[in-house]
Amino acid sequence: MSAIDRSLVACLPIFAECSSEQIDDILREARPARFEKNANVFEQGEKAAHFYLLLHGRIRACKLTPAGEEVVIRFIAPGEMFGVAMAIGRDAYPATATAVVDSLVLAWPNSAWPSLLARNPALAVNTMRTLGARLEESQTRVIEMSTEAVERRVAHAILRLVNQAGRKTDDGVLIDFPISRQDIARMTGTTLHTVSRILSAWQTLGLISSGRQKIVVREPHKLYLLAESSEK
Amino acid sequence: MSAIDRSLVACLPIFAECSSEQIDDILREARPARFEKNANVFEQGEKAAHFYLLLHGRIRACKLTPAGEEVVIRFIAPGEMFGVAMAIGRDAYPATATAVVDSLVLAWPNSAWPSLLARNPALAVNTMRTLGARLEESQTRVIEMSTEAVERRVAHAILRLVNQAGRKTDDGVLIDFPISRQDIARMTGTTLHTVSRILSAWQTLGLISSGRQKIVVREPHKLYLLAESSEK
DNA sequence: CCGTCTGTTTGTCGCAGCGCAACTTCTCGA
DNA sequence: TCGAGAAGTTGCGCTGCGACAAACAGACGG
Repeated sequence: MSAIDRSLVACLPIFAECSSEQIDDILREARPARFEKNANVFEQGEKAAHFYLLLHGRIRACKLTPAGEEVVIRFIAPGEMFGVAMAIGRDAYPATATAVVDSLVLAWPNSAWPSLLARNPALAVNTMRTLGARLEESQTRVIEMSTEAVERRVAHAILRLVNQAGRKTDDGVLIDFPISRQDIARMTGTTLHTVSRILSAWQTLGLISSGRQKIVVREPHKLYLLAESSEK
Repeated sequence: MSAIDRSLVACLPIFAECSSEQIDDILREARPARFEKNANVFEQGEKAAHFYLLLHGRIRACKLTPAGEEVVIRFIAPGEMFGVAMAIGRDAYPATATAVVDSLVLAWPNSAWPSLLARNPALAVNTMRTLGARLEESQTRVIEMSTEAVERRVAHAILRLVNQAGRKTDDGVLIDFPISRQDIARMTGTTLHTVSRILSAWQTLGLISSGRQKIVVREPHKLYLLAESSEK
């Protein structure tokens, strides 16, 4: 692990309140691993052997329904922990994690978790916060799915992606990893047909411009209005 | 707090791995409080001052959307912690908690949380498990909302209620607290009209029998088949 | 014992969005 | 350079579910 990564990791929220020595102590037990685009870091149902921190790249967490449909739970950004089955008392991964671009992760063996926790009480506090944040996000999605129309849900999903992975360009804000209409459909509980229609309409209106696996939001503010206001 | 409550609390999962002395130590800082039917324990957005353990009764956790609609997040059973905003680093309650029957709770001041955690490392582990379980439940709901038709969602919701609050009677399994069609609609993201139609149909088929704020599941197995099988 | 209120039932109607299918376009590997 | 497959677009018909409306029943207070 390079010195650059080292100092980058030190300021992550998950390590807040940990001393420099503690962080070194924690990192010593981890090993880096590389996953190329479209490779799975782990699969749903697989026995959990490691937990992970994403250093570079982007990971998609997906769940398979009993009927065989896939639902996108979230996209993981650099700096986030994932695959923390151990922390929540599971012995299998509850979802499949797939690299959507070439990615670099740190992997800890599950067996390291209890001792890390014992030596770093702040880690427990920070992990609870992370879980709490994810719980809130998930509940927000339940509420959206319950009460909002498809077009709004798509708008919210895209704004969330912009917040998480937006990169300014001269045209607007680019979502900085390859994402298909199918992905957005699986995030919003609709079909790729409907997403395609909606995005086409927005493109005509000049709100966005999009291509194959690529979305640029030209007018984030207008999209926000669309997502929030009650008018049609 | 009575001796009966005392021994009841001692075997809760949230206190797993805590010694008897530790539990006494934890309980010493809590105070009991009573809430009568339809009273709010706390409201969404209110500054969080306490966290709670439900001893007896039933609490409904509800979220209000920006548009003013209510969504039922979950029903809290005796033995569950709730209002743990402090643990996840929030300073306001993210939902409204309402007693659906006369209820008895234990309340800790928020200020007690850090020291409790410091003195009882197992509490952190158990809290993470609880949060993890809620996260999975919430994600399951997202998946259901994304992929399943209304009738199935209602079936799942009722089966969940049966698991959580079912009481055997000679007619079948009674959901042991007053619950309206409106509540079920707010759990499944539909309207009370649709819920009413579905329950009426099930009643005709003999799957359930229901009345005002009351549901008895006569044929849990058949309802389960309805919820899981792919056929209509 | 009666009036009122809340929760429930039932019917009709319209439309959003899904399934299906055909077609186009882009990408990538051989 | 070309072919195959993946990703996206678009039209059409059908239906499930929400909106609105109206009546009904059980609970509760006076």
